[in-house]
Amino acid sequence: MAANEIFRALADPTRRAIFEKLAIGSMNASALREGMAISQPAMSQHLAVLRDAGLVREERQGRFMNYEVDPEGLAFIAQWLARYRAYWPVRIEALKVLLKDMGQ
Amino acid sequence: MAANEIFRALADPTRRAIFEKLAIGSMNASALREGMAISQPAMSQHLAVLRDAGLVREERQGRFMNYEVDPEGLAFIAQWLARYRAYWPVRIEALKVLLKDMGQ
DNA sequence: CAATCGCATAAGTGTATGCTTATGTATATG
DNA sequence: CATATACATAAGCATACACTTATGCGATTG
Repeated sequence: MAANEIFRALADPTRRAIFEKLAIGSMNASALREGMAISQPAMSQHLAVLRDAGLVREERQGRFMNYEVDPEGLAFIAQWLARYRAYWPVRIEALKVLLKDMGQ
Repeated sequence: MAANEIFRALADPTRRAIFEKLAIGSMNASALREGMAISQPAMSQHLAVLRDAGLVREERQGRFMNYEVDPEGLAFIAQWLARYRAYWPVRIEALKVLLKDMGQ
Protein backbone atom coordinates (compact mmCIF):
# COMPACT_ATOMS: atom_id res chain seq x y z
CA MET A 1 0.00 0.00 0.00
CA ALA A 2 2.85 2.37 -0.81
CA ALA A 3 2.57 5.39 -3.07
CA ASN A 4 4.79 3.66 -5.59
CA GLU A 5 2.49 0.70 -6.04
CA ILE A 6 -0.72 2.72 -5.98
CA PHE A 7 0.27 5.26 -8.61
CA ARG A 8 1.98 2.66 -10.75
CA ALA A 9 -1.13 0.50 -10.65
CA LEU A 10 -3.29 3.41 -11.78
CA ALA A 11 -0.84 4.48 -14.47
CA ASP A 12 -2.10 1.70 -16.74
CA PRO A 13 -5.35 2.41 -18.63
CA THR A 14 -6.40 -1.25 -18.65
CA ARG A 15 -6.07 -1.43 -14.87
CA ARG A 16 -8.04 1.80 -14.44
CA ALA A 17 -10.77 0.31 -16.63
CA ILE A 18 -10.84 -2.81 -14.45
CA PHE A 19 -10.99 -0.67 -11.33
CA GLU A 20 -13.86 1.41 -12.71
CA LYS A 21 -15.75 -1.74 -13.57
CA LEU A 22 -15.32 -2.99 -10.03
CA ALA A 23 -16.46 0.37 -8.71
CA ILE A 24 -19.83 -0.29 -10.33
CA GLY A 25 -20.08 -3.64 -8.60
CA SER A 26 -17.95 -6.51 -7.34
CA MET A 27 -17.27 -9.24 -9.86
CA ASN A 28 -15.19 -12.35 -10.48
CA ALA A 29 -12.28 -12.35 -12.91
CA SER A 30 -14.21 -13.95 -15.76
CA ALA A 31 -17.05 -11.46 -15.53
CA LEU A 32 -14.49 -8.65 -15.57
CA ARG A 33 -13.07 -9.94 -18.83
CA GLU A 34 -16.38 -9.67 -20.67
CA GLY A 35 -16.15 -7.04 -23.37
CA MET A 36 -12.57 -6.27 -22.51
CA ALA A 37 -10.35 -7.83 -25.23
CA ILE A 38 -7.87 -9.11 -22.70
CA SER A 39 -6.44 -12.58 -22.11
CA GLN A 40 -7.13 -14.48 -18.91
CA PRO A 41 -3.54 -14.35 -17.65
CA ALA A 42 -3.33 -10.63 -18.38
CA MET A 43 -6.46 -10.04 -16.31
CA SER A 44 -5.07 -12.16 -13.50
CA GLN A 45 -1.80 -10.20 -13.55
CA HIS A 46 -3.58 -6.84 -13.56
CA LEU A 47 -5.74 -7.90 -10.64
CA ALA A 48 -2.62 -8.95 -8.72
CA VAL A 49 -1.09 -5.51 -9.27
CA LEU A 50 -4.28 -3.78 -8.12
CA ARG A 51 -4.50 -6.07 -5.11
CA ASP A 52 -0.87 -5.52 -4.10
CA ALA A 53 -1.49 -1.79 -4.34
CA GLY A 54 -4.45 -2.06 -1.98
CA LEU A 55 -6.90 -0.82 -4.58
CA VAL A 56 -8.77 -4.10 -4.86
CA ARG A 57 -9.39 -7.04 -2.58
CA GLU A 58 -10.46 -10.58 -3.31
CA GLU A 59 -12.51 -13.28 -1.71
CA ARG A 60 -12.65 -16.91 -2.74
CA GLN A 61 -16.13 -18.13 -3.58
CA GLY A 62 -15.93 -21.75 -4.55
CA ARG A 63 -13.77 -21.85 -7.63
CA PHE A 64 -14.47 -18.22 -8.36
CA MET A 65 -12.57 -15.24 -7.04
CA ASN A 66 -14.75 -12.31 -6.24
CA TYR A 67 -13.03 -8.96 -6.58
CA GLU A 68 -14.15 -5.64 -5.12
CA VAL A 69 -12.81 -2.14 -4.59
CA ASP A 70 -10.65 -1.86 -1.50
CA PRO A 71 -11.33 1.46 0.25
CA GLU A 72 -7.83 1.47 1.71
CA GLY A 73 -6.20 2.34 -1.59
CA LEU A 74 -8.62 5.20 -2.14
CA ALA A 75 -8.04 6.40 1.41
CA PHE A 76 -4.33 6.46 0.74
CA ILE A 77 -4.80 8.67 -2.31
CA ALA A 78 -7.11 10.94 -0.36
CA GLN A 79 -4.48 11.35 2.33
CA TRP A 80 -1.74 11.91 -0.20
CA LEU A 81 -3.88 14.57 -1.86
CA ALA A 82 -4.70 16.19 1.46
CA ARG A 83 -1.02 16.99 1.94
CA TYR A 84 -1.29 19.47 -0.91
CA ARG A 85 -4.63 21.01 -0.10
CA ALA A 86 -2.92 24.39 0.15
CA TYR A 87 -2.66 24.26 -3.64
CA TRP A 88 -6.18 23.22 -4.48
CA PRO A 89 -8.20 25.71 -6.43
CA VAL A 90 -10.92 27.04 -4.18
CA ARG A 91 -13.76 25.99 -6.42
CA ILE A 92 -13.56 22.44 -7.58
CA GLU A 93 -17.05 21.28 -8.26
CA ALA A 94 -16.31 17.70 -7.36
CA LEU A 95 -14.93 18.73 -4.01
CA LYS A 96 -18.02 20.67 -3.19
CA VAL A 97 -20.03 17.57 -3.88
CA LEU A 98 -17.59 15.70 -1.70
CA LEU A 99 -18.02 18.26 1.01
CA LYS A 100 -21.74 17.80 0.95
CA ASP A 101 -21.35 14.02 1.00
CA MET A 102 -19.07 13.99 3.98
CA GLY A 103 -21.15 16.52 5.83
CA GLN A 104 -24.19 14.35 6.09
CA MET B 1 -3.53 16.40 -18.30
CA ALA B 2 -4.85 12.91 -18.82
CA ALA B 3 -5.08 10.25 -16.14
CA ASN B 4 -2.37 8.27 -17.89
CA GLU B 5 0.20 11.04 -17.67
CA ILE B 6 -0.73 12.11 -14.14
CA PHE B 7 -0.55 8.68 -12.56
CA ARG B 8 2.50 7.71 -14.53
CA ALA B 9 4.25 10.89 -13.44
CA LEU B 10 3.49 10.17 -9.79
CA ALA B 11 4.49 6.52 -10.08
CA ASP B 12 8.17 7.49 -9.91
CA PRO B 13 9.54 8.19 -6.41
CA THR B 14 12.07 10.74 -7.67
CA ARG B 15 9.32 12.74 -9.33
CA ARG B 16 7.16 12.60 -6.20
CA ALA B 17 10.14 13.90 -4.21
CA ILE B 18 10.53 16.78 -6.68
CA PHE B 19 6.83 17.51 -6.45
CA GLU B 20 6.90 17.52 -2.66
CA LYS B 21 9.84 19.89 -2.69
CA LEU B 22 7.93 22.25 -4.96
CA ALA B 23 4.91 22.01 -2.69
CA ILE B 24 7.00 23.63 0.04
CA GLY B 25 7.91 26.48 -2.24
CA SER B 26 8.54 27.29 -5.91
CA MET B 27 12.09 26.83 -7.06
CA ASN B 28 14.30 26.74 -10.14
CA ALA B 29 15.73 23.50 -11.48
CA SER B 30 19.17 23.97 -9.94
CA ALA B 31 17.78 24.67 -6.50
CA LEU B 32 15.65 21.54 -6.83
CA ARG B 33 18.75 19.45 -7.47
CA GLU B 34 20.40 20.44 -4.20
CA GLY B 35 20.67 17.41 -1.94
CA MET B 36 19.06 15.18 -4.50
CA ALA B 37 21.80 13.03 -6.08
CA ILE B 38 20.39 13.50 -9.54
CA SER B 39 22.01 14.71 -12.77
CA GLN B 40 20.93 17.92 -14.45
CA PRO B 41 19.44 16.21 -17.51
CA ALA B 42 17.56 13.74 -15.32
CA MET B 43 16.03 16.62 -13.38
CA SER B 44 15.11 18.37 -16.60
CA GLN B 45 13.45 15.23 -17.92
CA HIS B 46 11.53 14.63 -14.71
CA LEU B 47 10.30 18.22 -14.70
CA ALA B 48 9.14 17.82 -18.30
CA VAL B 49 7.11 14.74 -17.33
CA LEU B 50 5.56 16.57 -14.38
CA ARG B 51 4.79 19.58 -16.54
CA ASP B 52 3.22 17.52 -19.31
CA ALA B 53 1.06 15.86 -16.68
CA GLY B 54 -0.15 19.24 -15.44
CA LEU B 55 1.31 18.73 -11.99
CA VAL B 56 3.90 21.48 -12.31
CA ARG B 57 4.19 24.68 -14.30
CA GLU B 58 7.16 26.80 -15.23
CA GLU B 59 7.97 30.43 -15.74
CA ARG B 60 11.12 31.79 -17.32
CA GLN B 61 13.01 34.23 -15.10
CA GLY B 62 16.04 35.39 -16.98
CA ARG B 63 18.15 32.33 -17.55
CA PHE B 64 16.41 30.50 -14.74
CA MET B 65 13.25 28.48 -14.97
CA ASN B 66 11.05 28.82 -11.96
CA TYR B 67 8.90 25.78 -11.24
CA GLU B 68 5.82 25.62 -9.05
CA VAL B 69 2.96 23.24 -8.27
CA ASP B 70 0.17 23.42 -10.83
CA PRO B 71 -3.20 23.13 -9.08
CA GLU B 72 -4.77 21.68 -12.22
CA GLY B 73 -3.06 18.34 -11.78
CA LEU B 74 -4.17 18.09 -8.18
CA ALA B 75 -7.69 19.10 -9.18
CA PHE B 76 -7.72 16.30 -11.71
CA ILE B 77 -6.81 13.75 -9.05
CA ALA B 78 -9.42 15.17 -6.70
CA GLN B 79 -12.07 14.76 -9.38
CA TRP B 80 -10.90 11.29 -10.24
CA LEU B 81 -11.08 10.37 -6.57
CA ALA B 82 -14.51 11.93 -6.20
CA ARG B 83 -15.90 9.42 -8.68
CA TYR B 84 -15.34 6.70 -6.10
CA ARG B 85 -16.49 8.52 -3.00
CA ALA B 86 -19.10 5.82 -2.48
CA TYR B 87 -16.22 3.57 -1.42
CA TRP B 88 -14.45 5.92 0.93
CA PRO B 89 -14.35 4.80 4.52
CA VAL B 90 -16.54 7.14 6.53
CA ARG B 91 -13.84 8.27 8.88
CA ILE B 92 -10.65 9.27 7.18
CA GLU B 93 -8.91 11.80 9.31
CA ALA B 94 -7.40 13.60 6.36
CA LEU B 95 -10.79 14.05 4.81
CA LYS B 96 -12.17 15.61 7.92
CA VAL B 97 -9.35 18.11 7.82
CA LEU B 98 -10.15 18.62 4.17
CA LEU B 99 -13.79 19.14 5.00
CA LYS B 100 -12.89 21.81 7.51
CA ASP B 101 -10.55 23.46 5.05
CA MET B 102 -13.08 23.61 2.29
CA GLY B 103 -15.80 24.78 4.59
CA GLN B 104 -14.17 28.04 5.51
C1' DC C 1 -12.26 -40.11 -9.25
C1' DA C 2 -11.67 -38.40 -13.83
C1' DA C 3 -12.81 -34.44 -16.32
C1' DT C 4 -13.72 -29.64 -16.34
C1' DC C 5 -13.71 -25.01 -14.85
C1' DG C 6 -11.74 -20.62 -12.85
C1' DC C 7 -7.80 -18.68 -11.92
C1' DA C 8 -2.67 -18.26 -10.90
C1' DT C 9 2.04 -18.76 -12.20
C1' DA C 10 6.12 -19.48 -15.41
C1' DA C 11 8.83 -18.19 -19.18
C1' DG C 12 9.71 -15.48 -23.12
C1' DT C 13 9.38 -11.13 -25.94
C1' DG C 14 8.79 -6.33 -27.70
C1' DT C 15 8.46 -1.77 -25.94
C1' DA C 16 8.62 1.88 -22.47
C1' DT C 17 11.17 4.07 -18.90
C1' DG C 18 14.88 6.32 -16.34
C1' DC C 19 19.40 6.94 -16.40
C1' DT C 20 23.89 8.38 -18.46
C1' DT C 21 27.20 11.39 -21.46
C1' DA C 22 27.41 14.69 -25.08
C1' DT C 23 25.71 18.64 -27.21
C1' DG C 24 22.45 22.51 -28.25
C1' DT C 25 20.08 26.93 -26.95
C1' DA C 26 18.76 31.04 -24.53
C1' DT C 27 20.12 34.55 -21.26
C1' DA C 28 23.46 37.09 -18.67
C1' DT C 29 28.06 39.13 -17.95
C1' DG C 30 32.91 40.95 -18.37
C1' DC D 1 31.15 40.02 -28.56
C1' DA D 2 33.32 36.14 -26.29
C1' DT D 3 32.47 33.45 -22.32
C1' DA D 4 29.80 31.54 -18.70
C1' DT D 5 25.50 30.01 -16.78
C1' DA D 6 20.93 27.54 -16.55
C1' DC D 7 18.49 24.52 -18.77
C1' DA D 8 16.81 21.45 -22.75
C1' DT D 9 17.48 17.92 -26.11
C1' DA D 10 19.79 13.83 -28.41
C1' DA D 11 21.46 9.29 -28.37
C1' DG D 12 22.49 5.11 -26.15
C1' DC D 13 21.84 1.53 -22.60
C1' DA D 14 20.10 -1.40 -18.72
C1' DT D 15 15.95 -2.47 -16.51
C1' DA D 16 10.90 -2.60 -15.88
C1' DC D 17 6.54 -3.50 -17.80
C1' DA D 18 2.58 -5.51 -20.24
C1' DC D 19 1.64 -8.89 -23.10
C1' DT D 20 1.70 -13.68 -25.01
C1' DT D 21 1.51 -19.08 -24.78
C1' DA D 22 2.02 -22.96 -21.85
C1' DT D 23 1.26 -25.13 -17.66
C1' DG D 24 -0.08 -25.75 -12.69
C1' DC D 25 -3.49 -25.85 -8.94
C1' DG D 26 -7.71 -25.85 -6.26
C1' DA D 27 -12.69 -26.53 -6.51
C1' DT D 28 -16.79 -28.34 -8.71
C1' DT D 29 -19.22 -31.95 -11.30
C1' DG D 30 -20.74 -36.04 -13.68
